[in-house]
Amino acid sequence: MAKRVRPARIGISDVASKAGVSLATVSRVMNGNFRVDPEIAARVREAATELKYQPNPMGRNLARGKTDTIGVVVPDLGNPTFQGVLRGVSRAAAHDGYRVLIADSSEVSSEESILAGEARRRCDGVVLCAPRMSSSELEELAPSLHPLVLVNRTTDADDSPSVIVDYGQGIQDLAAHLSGLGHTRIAYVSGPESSASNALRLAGLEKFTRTNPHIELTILHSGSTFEDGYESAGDVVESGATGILAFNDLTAMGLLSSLNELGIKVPEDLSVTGFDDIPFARYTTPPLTTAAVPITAVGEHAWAQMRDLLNGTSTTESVEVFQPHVVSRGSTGAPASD
Amino acid sequence: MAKRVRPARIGISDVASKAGVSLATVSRVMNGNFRVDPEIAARVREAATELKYQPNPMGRNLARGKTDTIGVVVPDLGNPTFQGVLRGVSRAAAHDGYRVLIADSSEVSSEESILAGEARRRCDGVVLCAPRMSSSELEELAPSLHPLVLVNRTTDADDSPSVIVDYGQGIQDLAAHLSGLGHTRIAYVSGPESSASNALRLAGLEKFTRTNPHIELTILHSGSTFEDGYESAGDVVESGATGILAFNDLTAMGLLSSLNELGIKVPEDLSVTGFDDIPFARYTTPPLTTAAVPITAVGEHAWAQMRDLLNGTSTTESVEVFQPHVVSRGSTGAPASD
DNA sequence: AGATTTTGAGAAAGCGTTTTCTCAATCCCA
DNA sequence: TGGGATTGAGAAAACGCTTTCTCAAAATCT
Repeated sequence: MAKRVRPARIGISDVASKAGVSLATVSRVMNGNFRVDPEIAARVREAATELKYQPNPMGRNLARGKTDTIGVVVPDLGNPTFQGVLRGVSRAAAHDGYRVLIADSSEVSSEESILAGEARRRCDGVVLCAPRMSSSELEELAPSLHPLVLVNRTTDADDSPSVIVDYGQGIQDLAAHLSGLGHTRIAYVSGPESSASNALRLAGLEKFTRTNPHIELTILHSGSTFEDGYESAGDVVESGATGILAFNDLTAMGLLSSLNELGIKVPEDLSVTGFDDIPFARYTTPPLTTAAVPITAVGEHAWAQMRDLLNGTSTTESVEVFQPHVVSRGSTGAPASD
Repeated sequence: MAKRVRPARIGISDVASKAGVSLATVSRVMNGNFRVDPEIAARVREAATELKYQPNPMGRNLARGKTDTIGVVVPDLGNPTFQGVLRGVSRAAAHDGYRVLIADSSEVSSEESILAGEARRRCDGVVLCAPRMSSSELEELAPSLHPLVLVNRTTDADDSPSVIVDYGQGIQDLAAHLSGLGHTRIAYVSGPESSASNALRLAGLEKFTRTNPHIELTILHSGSTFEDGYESAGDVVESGATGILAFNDLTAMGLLSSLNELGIKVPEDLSVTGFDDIPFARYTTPPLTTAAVPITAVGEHAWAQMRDLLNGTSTTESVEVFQPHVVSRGSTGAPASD
């Protein structure tokens, strides 16, 4: 049998011999980090393009000890928030010649640490979105993930930078919006117990009620999905509140949907707010009043932090905070004057 | 100065010396592909866990010539369709121990080929979503991307498998739905000229009008985004059609939004359909009648094809086609009987 | 013109694994 | 019990690059 001609990925040595120089020289002109005679450089480049030489990233990675790739771990690729973060990171990173590896834990948070660790080993760093991970687990995990940037989390046991959204302030603004419209009985349809950003919202609300003692606040328990919102309608109605702060846009939309089926008018009977301003928040019926979060910017800044970390140009331990701003739309109005 | 203790990533050789065996043996027990004395294996494993040894993927990749990673190239990470594909691929791949590298061309299709090539070099294969790439460019590119699976594209110059959605049939079903409601003047707000799936829709409609000669079809030109839909309202009204087939849900929503502002009632004055059934299609006002596309399933099957390709278990050149099914919601109804 | 510095390219040593290739030890059966 | 088969582990050769290390040639200085 004829010896099978090897699949012929052309390598650096092919270019070297074609150009009549050594491997080292080819590498040098390809990476341009050392002075090399212009004429020889030209010859090498010509040989390279002629052979359509493309350096093999695996060899490069191993030799340089880096991959030009960062990992982004998210709990749910179906969630608009994480999609936004991912998009922001991916585009910003691409702009600097880096690629993004996805690690979607699909909400099984027990896998999150393992997934993150694996991503870290394959990449030069990781951007971690793990809103449900316990603080202790995070503290334990973080050091092994350096360089690491946290999204919507902070931890003081580790000096990794964070980029976070001020959910506490945002929910206060929303509550103030409702209060400003005349609502005094307000209910918060809270998110998952273990959610860090939910805790932030609760803290914000506590602050709000402290400074606005006339407000009667009820805390209802729910989750973070459309369905959770849908199912919370009963509790919401029962609460007697006229202004409803939903955990996020998804739950708000679920709630809206359910209220509509129950014949309860928004905003005439009940005012409802969301949180995040996901792309479709403006198209609900009625359009959703919400606190807009510039989520892709969060992703972009997460990359900026990562870049600084990788370049060693990182400023001292930084946490960047984004302020949501309330967008008043049709789902809120003055309470019924009964 | 004290010799800086090397950052001490522990490697296979550390395990080897700790267990008193050779590198080769450690590798063998870690990969379990060769018989090795149980007692020695135990010793190695113990040493490994004790040192928390984690094989370095770069070394592995180079030695094995594979990365356990596939690239997914999409034109726009902000588009729900590609998000869905990405999610499907990512989850299915993760299930088989593969990771996904994102390549978002951000709609600059001139970069698409380069991006795809780069992704291919870094990964074991690529899933390509490139609805706007010209056939000739695709044909030229495809061979260099093997193993490759195409999403919503086919090419006969290359034997790569495809998983596609039957947009032609879907739009016909939608047209039939409108026709069934009594509409005879129908307008299609078409997508980007260069879009392959738009061409499919056009072909489907042509077939539809051939078999339904009494239907008066107008083709309007638009694009694929919400804004495109919004801006098409004028043309739509001018067309005199009573049933509007929008390119996709996004444009349908934009159209809906604009029509609402113009005081045109849907579905009383105009019936509107979308395409895709993105997660929010059911929450528009009125809820959008559309052709549902099981988009994450498309992604999952794209992975399945890729897996077969990688395993060499690929059945002969296959193209898997998914049928959309129309979901009738509130945005369509009988035409006004003027 | 001889001594000294610069410049530039080749040789070779990694990078951390996997995978032959080898060969000693054990096993099996006549 | 001796010779051929197995079995199992170590040595060493890839994998495809980057980056020292070295050293000859060219350039600069006295």
